[in-house]
Amino acid sequence: MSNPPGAPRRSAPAAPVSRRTRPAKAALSADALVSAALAILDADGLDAVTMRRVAQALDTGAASLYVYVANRDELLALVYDRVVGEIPLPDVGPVGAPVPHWRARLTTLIGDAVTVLGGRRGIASVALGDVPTGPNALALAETILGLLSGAGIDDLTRSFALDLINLYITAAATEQSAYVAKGEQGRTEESEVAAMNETFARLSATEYPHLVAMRPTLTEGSGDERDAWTIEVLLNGILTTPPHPPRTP
Amino acid sequence: MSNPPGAPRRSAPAAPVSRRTRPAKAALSADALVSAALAILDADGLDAVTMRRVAQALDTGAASLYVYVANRDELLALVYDRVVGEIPLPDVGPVGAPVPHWRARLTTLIGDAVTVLGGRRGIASVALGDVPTGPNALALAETILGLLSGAGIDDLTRSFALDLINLYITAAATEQSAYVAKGEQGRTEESEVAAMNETFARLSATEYPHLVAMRPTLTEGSGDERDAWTIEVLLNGILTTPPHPPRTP
DNA sequence: CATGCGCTCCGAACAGTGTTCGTTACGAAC
DNA sequence: GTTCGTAACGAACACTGTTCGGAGCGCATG
Repeated sequence: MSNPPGAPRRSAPAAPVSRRTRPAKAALSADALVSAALAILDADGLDAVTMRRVAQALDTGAASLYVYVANRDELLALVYDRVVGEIPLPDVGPVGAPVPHWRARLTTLIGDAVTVLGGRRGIASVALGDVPTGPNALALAETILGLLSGAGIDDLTRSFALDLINLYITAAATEQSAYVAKGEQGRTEESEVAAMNETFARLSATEYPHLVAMRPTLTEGSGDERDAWTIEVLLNGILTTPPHPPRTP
Repeated sequence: MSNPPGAPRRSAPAAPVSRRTRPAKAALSADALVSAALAILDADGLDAVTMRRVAQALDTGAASLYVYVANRDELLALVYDRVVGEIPLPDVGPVGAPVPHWRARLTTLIGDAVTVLGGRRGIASVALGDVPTGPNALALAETILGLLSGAGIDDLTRSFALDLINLYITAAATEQSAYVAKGEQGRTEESEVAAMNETFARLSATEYPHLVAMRPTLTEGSGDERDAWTIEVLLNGILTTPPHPPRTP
């Protein structure tokens, strides 16, 4: 009983002893959990990131994970922040200084954020509920604020704009990764578009005249074109809309 | 044991006739499932809408639901469309005709949509993945297109704008209902704001200068003010942004 | 009238899920 | 050499969505 050779388990550098006879294994840590979870996320999507599966990847039991993480949501929040850390951030100069090309840089940043978060199979959806406060998410917010300061808009507008940009990034990434997930289930983008076209073809022209008339247009334009236009819309809108639109002080 | 007076269930244990001794019970139907699910949604949130719980509310077994609905996702899609049906739609005139006050009406419509969907404890999140094609969702899209046609913008822009508005409605409603859910768990809005303030208070001013400097501003403005500003931003942006921004044809 | 067919109904079971309990074993302090 | 905090889990709990197969009803056909 003291030294069965098969199935080495955790933490027993000294080989002879006892139940944990793992020979050499990285110690568990929150970071290790996040890495394991991220690998599973990339391989099989958000739903596959279960406590048991993460534990299995680390060659341990699910109960062990709760030493490093309060629950699954907390683990996912950590994974989210790790992914946010992969978004390339431009460096913005010191606080008061003018920021050259702030608009082009902000446009790129928003696009990159959507691409990075949208590529990771549903992780963006964990940020829709609660405002993320991980270090990387904060750094992203800081950078957005820095770029916005280059536009010379007031603080309140910047605060509102930050929220709006975050909302857009999260929502667009969520939508995009849902698309990707469907694609991996065999449905290609063309078949998806075709199915949508069929749905609209069946519509009564008297009940939905606009939708029917616009059927060809509704599927026009690539996803990238739509995204680029949307970001332009947000920035143009932000630049031309003062807070408190009804009453002017 | 053969005939306890209380709690008549389906499938009489000992009543004279056969197994189904339902005395007087509305026949099952997809609509009945949706109503039951909606009641549970309002009472206990999206996670509480389980097949067993819906079945229990209808005094039947979970397996019976699958006669009317392919799976839980389909049921939730039906619930979603029912809720969308509660959004008051302005009536837009005939197709070619000018639409008076289109902007004010569109503003109201978007706000109403967010309010209705956001009030329903997480149901908005089911629409983030797939484009909803229920009759009420189509009617909403049709109305939005009708109002947008009042602005005299081209078809492609209208198509992009429809997507953007839908994205905003869904994301904003999801976020709002997440807030509401937290509120019901004892956390008030003030305590939430206070917690956020504390988080920001702890931040290093050298690492996050903008965030620290803007701390008072970040929690300023009511939710309604922010929402109203955001809708203005979207409309202003839509009106001033042509498709294909880089190259001009 | 009898027979059979199709449909609804639903108990039981399957393969999972997140999380908790209680026990075990280890490394370090005393 | 003994104690002790804590990491590590095996097992269990209370659930989940979904499937299977049998049971029973009503209706059209023979």
